[in-house]
Amino acid sequence: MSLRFALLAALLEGDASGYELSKVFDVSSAHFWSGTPQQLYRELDRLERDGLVDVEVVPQERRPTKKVLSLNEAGRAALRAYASAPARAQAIRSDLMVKVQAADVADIDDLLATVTQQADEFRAKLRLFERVRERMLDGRDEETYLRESDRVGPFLTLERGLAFERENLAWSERVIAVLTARRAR
Amino acid sequence: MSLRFALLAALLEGDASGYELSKVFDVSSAHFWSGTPQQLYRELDRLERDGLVDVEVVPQERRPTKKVLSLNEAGRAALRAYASAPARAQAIRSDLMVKVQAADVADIDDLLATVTQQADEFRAKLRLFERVRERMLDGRDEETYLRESDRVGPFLTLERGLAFERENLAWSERVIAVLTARRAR
DNA sequence: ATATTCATGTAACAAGTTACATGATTAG
DNA sequence: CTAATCATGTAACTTGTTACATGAATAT
Repeated sequence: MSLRFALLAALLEGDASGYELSKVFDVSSAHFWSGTPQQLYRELDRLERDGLVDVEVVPQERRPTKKVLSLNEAGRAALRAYASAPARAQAIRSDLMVKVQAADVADIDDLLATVTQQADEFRAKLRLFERVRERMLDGRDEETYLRESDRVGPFLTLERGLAFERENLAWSERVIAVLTARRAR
Repeated sequence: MSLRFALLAALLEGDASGYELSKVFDVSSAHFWSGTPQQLYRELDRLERDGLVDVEVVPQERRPTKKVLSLNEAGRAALRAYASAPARAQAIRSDLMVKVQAADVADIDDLLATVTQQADEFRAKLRLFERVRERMLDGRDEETYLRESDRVGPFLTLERGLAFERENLAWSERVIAVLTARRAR
């Protein structure tokens, strides 16, 4: 159910096509919710059907015609109601952690390769988020930004995303150190 | 697909009934994967059908009869293969973060109540994980434990769980501070 | 008395994934 | 010349959620 509101929340940042939204929600760049393009297109159809977004078909010169979505008053009201209602408990589901949980029966070299590769992804995501943060702050310091900006939501979630990737990276490096020491025994 | 291996990994810690596993995978106590009892029972049936676990029906005196599951050689081999294969990218999906992303259209008092309530849950989970950690270490320091224990997986994932809840809590408090300052304007 | 715990399950539904398709354009 | 990008979609499938049911035992 949250995908729908994640999409509406993304549209607060401005009108966007399904394709553009699919970039925002891509696993490799998402910082508060992710979904595949197929999931988005299905949900966007429903948002249109339910009258929560306005759709404008925009023909382009040397690109396929796109549908640009914008949040309308009904959508804004639905998002407001959702954001004001209690949150559900945070479900932890990490494929990498399941593998580490099973570290003691795994092939250590294979697992080390996996963790190393994931660490690279965490590093890339961290760098990406840091660049987005710089662009958001635009020279101002954090406190000035929070005082002056009319929107704090995207900044706050980005901070959480940054901390998450930093922890992922630090933990990966710890796992690598421990497994390497184990292998040596 | 990971639920299946999360269950097998949980069985590395010893035989367990579906009911006991449903406690381990409960959102409020899980630290690497979560699932509802209904999901587990369905998957446990499949694990049995696929011959990855042995099932012993244990009648009890003043309790309903239970099925105790144990990892067999086929299950151990399947888990080993899974743990040695590459991990899929970490998908971020947080209901709370979607709400904070939409903070600027939400009712601030309602959102503050939500974040405060979530902070309480993070605190409870943090305390729970800290107790589990103490029990695991059993007086030894971390390095001694990692050197002596025959299993490091559960300790490593617990460390990640602890860091995650610590970050959740710190971020919640930050969000509360920012939203409170906003409300005052 | 009432709620919670133990222990399992069925049924219906919603959400998420994977594979595939189209067809033009631009970057390496 | 091949791969990636733009832009959307269909179909089939797997996972995850919600609501409900059973029935005894114990805790408040």
